Amino acid sequence: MLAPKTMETTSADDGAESFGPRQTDVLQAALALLVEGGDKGLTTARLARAANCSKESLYKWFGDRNGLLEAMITYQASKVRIAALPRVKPSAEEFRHQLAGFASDLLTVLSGPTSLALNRLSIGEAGREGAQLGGLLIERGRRAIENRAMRLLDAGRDAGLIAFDNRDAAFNALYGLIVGDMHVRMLLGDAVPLIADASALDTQAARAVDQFWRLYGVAEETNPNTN
Amino acid sequence: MLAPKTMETTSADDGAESFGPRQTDVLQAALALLVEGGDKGLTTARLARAANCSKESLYKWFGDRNGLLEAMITYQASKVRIAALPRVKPSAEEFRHQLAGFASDLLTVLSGPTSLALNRLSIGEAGREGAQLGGLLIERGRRAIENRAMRLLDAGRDAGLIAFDNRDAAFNALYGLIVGDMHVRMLLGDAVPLIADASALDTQAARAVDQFWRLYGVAEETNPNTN
DNA sequence: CCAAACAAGTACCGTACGGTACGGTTCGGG
DNA sequence: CCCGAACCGTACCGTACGGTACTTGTTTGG
Repeated sequence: MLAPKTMETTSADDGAESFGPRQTDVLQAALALLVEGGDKGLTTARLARAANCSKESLYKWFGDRNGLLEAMITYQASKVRIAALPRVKPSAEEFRHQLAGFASDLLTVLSGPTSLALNRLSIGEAGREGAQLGGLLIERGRRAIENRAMRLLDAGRDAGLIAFDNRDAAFNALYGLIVGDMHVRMLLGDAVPLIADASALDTQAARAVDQFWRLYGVAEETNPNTN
Repeated sequence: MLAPKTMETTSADDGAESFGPRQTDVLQAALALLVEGGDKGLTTARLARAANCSKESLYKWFGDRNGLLEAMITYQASKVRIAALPRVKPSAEEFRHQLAGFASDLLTVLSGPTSLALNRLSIGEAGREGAQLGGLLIERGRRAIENRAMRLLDAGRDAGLIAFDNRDAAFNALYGLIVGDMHVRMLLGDAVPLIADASALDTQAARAVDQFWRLYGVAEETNPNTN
């Protein structure tokens, strides 16, 4: 620490912080090591060997092991950018389809090995003093999901398809119905059957969307819910 | 490893495995260290100093660092045993009250510092080969929650208050509506406002129960849901 | 009253990690 | 052709951890 700090590849405030191709390869190798062996599997020596680079270069590029971990989170988050909404005023079927797509994407992302590994890393490091990885993961990963969901909810309300007073509560219900406790179970290493194959995953997504629709949908036979 | 293995305090299969008072104190100190400093804060030397015992005794009692961690999980799980159901055929209000109590208890337990620390520990160790802590935590911790919820659901159905085809799906919805993504956020170190004080927690619990009731409740004006 | 078990405290050992330093090599620009 | 920058590979250093051994009380049962 307290190195000369060229501050060009490790600047944390730069949103569009893009790594060179060499650093990208190194980050990819680091993610592979992390997925395979967890936190303790990712050592600087192993990474240098796996990525065919020197430890000195690692410290020059990322400054610190923590800087490397932060770069991994940022890099991975930049790789799974979620697509924006296609339209602004969807029909009921379109909207339900968008909800189902969101649910399916969410489950797919959360169950991905890289996402699980990074979440395990950040969670394992949380609870201490340093502990900025968790905040970074929330900011870079969860933020995108929340934004997409919020835009989705707004679009549905603007189209008169759903109704809610508390948008955060609606998001919480949508997220909870989709994910349940499967995320934590997967983080703990449990093999969740609903995530194993794509068909079960889509079934779970469809049921969650159906339940959310019953809670917040504005239909003709039921009263407009205001929760 | 491969010590003489007296196998009386570290036997993993014994469900009623109870530690002596000395071991209990040690486990309490270990939990305190874990809560304070996370995984890396709990070292054998520090624990020995904090608990006024010798490292040798630690290894004699728990065999191994992993054995100590397993004992901590088992001990903590035995301390937060959840109360059983008071009745078998509740009225509607009683049942809703029981649901609210379950929701409140669930949020209280999950947001507890010891629970968070143990979950962080198990999650951080998951993804490797050894990795039996996650399974142990699921078995000792989540199992109890799931059992209570399942008995609750069965009681509600037997009383004609709720209806469901897929009990696992109903549990997933109940759990998801109550917890949402707050557990993972707390595990990541985020300060979740809905958990900060008891009133916000109860509000969240009440809304979740309300939503669950709208999904699965058998009321007079709405159709009996069969999802 | 004594011996055997038990446990605290400390010292110790091997290892593995984060981080640094250095020599050799490649490569692009002048 | 040369120079300097970047970088690989490796060796090295200090530290901190898990686990073991040993010494000194202290309890306890016969």
